[in-house]
Amino acid sequence: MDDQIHRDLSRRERQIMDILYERGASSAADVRGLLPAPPSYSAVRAMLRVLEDKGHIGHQQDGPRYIYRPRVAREETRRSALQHLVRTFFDGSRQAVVAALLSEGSGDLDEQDLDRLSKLVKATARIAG
Amino acid sequence: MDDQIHRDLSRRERQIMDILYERGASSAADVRGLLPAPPSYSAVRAMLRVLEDKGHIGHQQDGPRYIYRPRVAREETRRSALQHLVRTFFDGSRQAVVAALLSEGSGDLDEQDLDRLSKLVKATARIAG
DNA sequence: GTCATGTTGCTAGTTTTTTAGCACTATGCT
DNA sequence: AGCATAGTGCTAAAAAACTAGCAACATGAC
Repeated sequence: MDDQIHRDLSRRERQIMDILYERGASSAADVRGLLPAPPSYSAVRAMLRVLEDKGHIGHQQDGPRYIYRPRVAREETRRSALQHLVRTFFDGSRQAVVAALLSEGSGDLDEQDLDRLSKLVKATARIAG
Repeated sequence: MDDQIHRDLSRRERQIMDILYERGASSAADVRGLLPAPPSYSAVRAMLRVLEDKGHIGHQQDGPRYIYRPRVAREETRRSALQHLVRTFFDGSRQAVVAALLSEGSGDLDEQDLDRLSKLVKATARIAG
């Protein structure tokens, strides 16, 4: 129902969630190191506490420190993030997204990658057809 | 360099920018109608003014009212949005994104769409190869 | 054991965001 | 003209976000 977790986060909260989703799990110091224009260490910890209160993240103890990680599985969040992106920037066209992905500096996609993609499309076609 | 406009926006600002990017251009009333838990009309206008001050949007007069639109081209913003998504949720793998796009309820991709995609991949392969 | 280091918990403060309200102008209808 | 409606500009205030600092505790090196 109310997915779009991302949508209702404050600026810093969103930045932090992105870091946690990118890295999977991190200490407060890690997070701080990756934040743009990093605030004080205390500030970061305070924000992590808030995020935990809101239920967005959880922590586990690792020796003396806390390791934070998102409570909603990455697969779940990324689905809605992707949906949102498609709708906002690509008029809801998934094809257009694929086109953009292929076009933009496809330097790091070698022949094998493209072959795999091709197979993927074919496989989907079989199912759909 | 410092693209990532999105990253530094406040909660409401981001929501508004998303609306403007999705719809292309909108009046204050339109925007308000699409905001989650819409604030007062005045509030929306104030935020649009702030966004304009910051240079993120511009307006043109349409009869008695203002029509706002993003100042950075959609194509430009969506590129960085896509990059960010790929990095944050897909470990930088564009292939994984394509896979996700194809898999998730591919109901609205008919055979023709898939065929087009297939051609797209092949075309890219020719260039890369 | 002692000290330096790195961590958490908390509290208080500033700054930014977010909001509403009021005065004014333009438009269109009767 | 007179009135209702729908805009804008501006100001001030409430709410939320953001930040720093300090006390306390744990760990590891010496």
